[in-house]
Amino acid sequence: MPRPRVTIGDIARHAGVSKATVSRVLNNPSMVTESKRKAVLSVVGEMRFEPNRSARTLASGRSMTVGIVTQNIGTSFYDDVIRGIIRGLRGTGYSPIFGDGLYEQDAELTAIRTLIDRQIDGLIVLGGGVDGEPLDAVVGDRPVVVVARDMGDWKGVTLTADNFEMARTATRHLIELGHRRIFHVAGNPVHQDGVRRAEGYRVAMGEAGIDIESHWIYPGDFYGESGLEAVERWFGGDDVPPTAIFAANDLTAYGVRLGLYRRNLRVPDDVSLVGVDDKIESRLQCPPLTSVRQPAAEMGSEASSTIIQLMTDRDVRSATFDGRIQIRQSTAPLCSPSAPPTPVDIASQ
Amino acid sequence: MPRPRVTIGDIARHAGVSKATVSRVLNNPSMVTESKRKAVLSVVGEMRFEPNRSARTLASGRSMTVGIVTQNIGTSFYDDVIRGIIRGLRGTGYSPIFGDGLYEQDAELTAIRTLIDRQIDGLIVLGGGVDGEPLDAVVGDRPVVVVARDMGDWKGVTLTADNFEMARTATRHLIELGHRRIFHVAGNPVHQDGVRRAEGYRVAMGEAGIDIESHWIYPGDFYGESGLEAVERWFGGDDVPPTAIFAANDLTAYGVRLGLYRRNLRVPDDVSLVGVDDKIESRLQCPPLTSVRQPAAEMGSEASSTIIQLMTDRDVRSATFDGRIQIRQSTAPLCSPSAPPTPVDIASQ
DNA sequence: TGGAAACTTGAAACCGGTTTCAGTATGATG
DNA sequence: CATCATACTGAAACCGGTTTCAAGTTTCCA
Repeated sequence: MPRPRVTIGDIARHAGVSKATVSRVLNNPSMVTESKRKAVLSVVGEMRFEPNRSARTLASGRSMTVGIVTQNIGTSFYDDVIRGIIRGLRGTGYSPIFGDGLYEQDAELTAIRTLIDRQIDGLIVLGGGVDGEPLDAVVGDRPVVVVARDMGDWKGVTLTADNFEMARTATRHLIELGHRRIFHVAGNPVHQDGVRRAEGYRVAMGEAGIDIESHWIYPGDFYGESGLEAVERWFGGDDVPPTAIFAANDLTAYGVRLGLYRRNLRVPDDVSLVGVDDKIESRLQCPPLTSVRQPAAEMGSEASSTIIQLMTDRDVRSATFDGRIQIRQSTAPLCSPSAPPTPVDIASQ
Repeated sequence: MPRPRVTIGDIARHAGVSKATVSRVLNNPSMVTESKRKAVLSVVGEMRFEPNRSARTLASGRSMTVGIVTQNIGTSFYDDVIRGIIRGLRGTGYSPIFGDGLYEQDAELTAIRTLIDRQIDGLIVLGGGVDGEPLDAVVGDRPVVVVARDMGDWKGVTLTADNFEMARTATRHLIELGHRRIFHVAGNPVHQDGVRRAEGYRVAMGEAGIDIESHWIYPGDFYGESGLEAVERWFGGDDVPPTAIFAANDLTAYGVRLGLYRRNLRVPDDVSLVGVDDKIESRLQCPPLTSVRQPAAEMGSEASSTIIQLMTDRDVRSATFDGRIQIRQSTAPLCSPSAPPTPVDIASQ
């Protein structure tokens, strides 16, 4: 029982017009007389006609599809961006396909190839680790937007959060609370994001006139374990430990929190803690984590309108987005050891 | 500068054979003489020929694509399943496309329609909330596998974790530690998963001869907030509170943990806590959360082989997978109130 | 050695749409 | 009323592959 697909020919016959006219009704309704248009539409409805996408793509050269590739689906940040993209694409005629990108070294390139093979009209690259050159090589002259990844001096269009500024904001928040011994668990140095955040931290500290010693920055990798390790390093030796820690992302902050917990150190009483990402789990941490949130949904919807502009040959420029700090109970004013812990932390600014 | 696509005709001409032969070399190499095959392949390589997928799909009726739809990408569980699917699909000639499924009430159905519109040969539904009937209606006679969602008495193929058994395991673990006042924050009653887990809890309690009072089960929704609410309810009134809590999933458990933290209750000293899912964040909680993990990757690779079997007309039966409990530091033997708190966990106030 | 069976191969039809092109009808203009 | 621009419309070409069909070769066996 092969599906008795309804084709454009069937519609044409039943409506008493030619295939061409049916096609026009579907694509350029204004070119067709009202009476014929109505007739065709009613037959389309009756017979539940759904045009074959492959035939359409083959004939027109456009697939009305944009590919989205992300190395690591599965973080709330990407989720929010994706949601934004989907929203932005709605009603435009384009629909999204997602690439798999999550398995090996050149995962993303493979994923991108798969998408291109699927005749996508445009590509949105979400985060990930592809460099500009191989990306260009694979993508050719198709429109591309890279989101949430700092591509250095790549010439394409990118939409990024201002990692430098977000880190500066986070660090400043701690400084304003009176902290000076603020340490940083850095992200993966392979990611520009991580590098930029470390820079933001450095600059904020410099602006406050605080000298950073080299061991104040622990080289992490964006995973929870590096937070744990940093705590061991900082609190396990003879050095004076920090009174506040800025972690390169929330997952790392969780690791830090666990390390402190294991050493019976209280947050924020003994140590204040800030992350970046504002994952959903962050507001459920003990205590709820102060974190800098990237405007994910906004970046997503911007990404979709940008890619559409590129696909329709308009030219577009890259943009940067600001993060907003969500102050919760993991940060508190530096108080002398004798002072009583702050109550529920109506944290200062 | 329109892309000068290389077509099968170009290859045929350069290799001195017909289009048909080129097509055969690409699809049924064994039908072609070695010499011609080599000639064709070398031209294919030289000219970097990549067959147009739409043309292929249109002509053959098969897209070699399987659609995967998931309501909520962005949880580690689904991530692992997806990874399993991708691995399983590798080398089979099929490649995955992901549906968007994450925005509104009928998000999934919309996503599924989009995928079908993209001519997928088979569909994997991951979790989500679609009922059997509308699913059948949309999908028609295409092969479908539903993963990680209990579909009641739906007649299609499903691969599910044994929610009942997982809940029973979790509850038993607490019972074996000596707990009797074990309360349960249930999941969304709309999801069979939640219902089954509550059943597993009830049965385990019954088997241990423990009578459950109705307020021991708090009607939650799988989100963190319901964990917080449950704690308020149980510890805020005059009733005797639980000594152990089984949360329907990890996120809920985080909520419970936060509620306990706010009331200065220690985990596991005052209350033991178990979740289900074993999210990545769980091993970074304070203290690391005991949780039942579903064999996500395994379910994923099983899903891919199942869908392939369905697409090649073999018939397959539904299967169930067992969870494994990951015991961490959020559960401990019930000890009399006078006993000293366990050392590792001088819980952060 | 003759003939059937098994391989190879290319021409042409086909998949289901879009788009070009030419023809007809209509309305406006002179 | 003749002329011409404009609006619709259908036939047919086309997008780039796959697949059928029949013809030409080989191979195999009696």
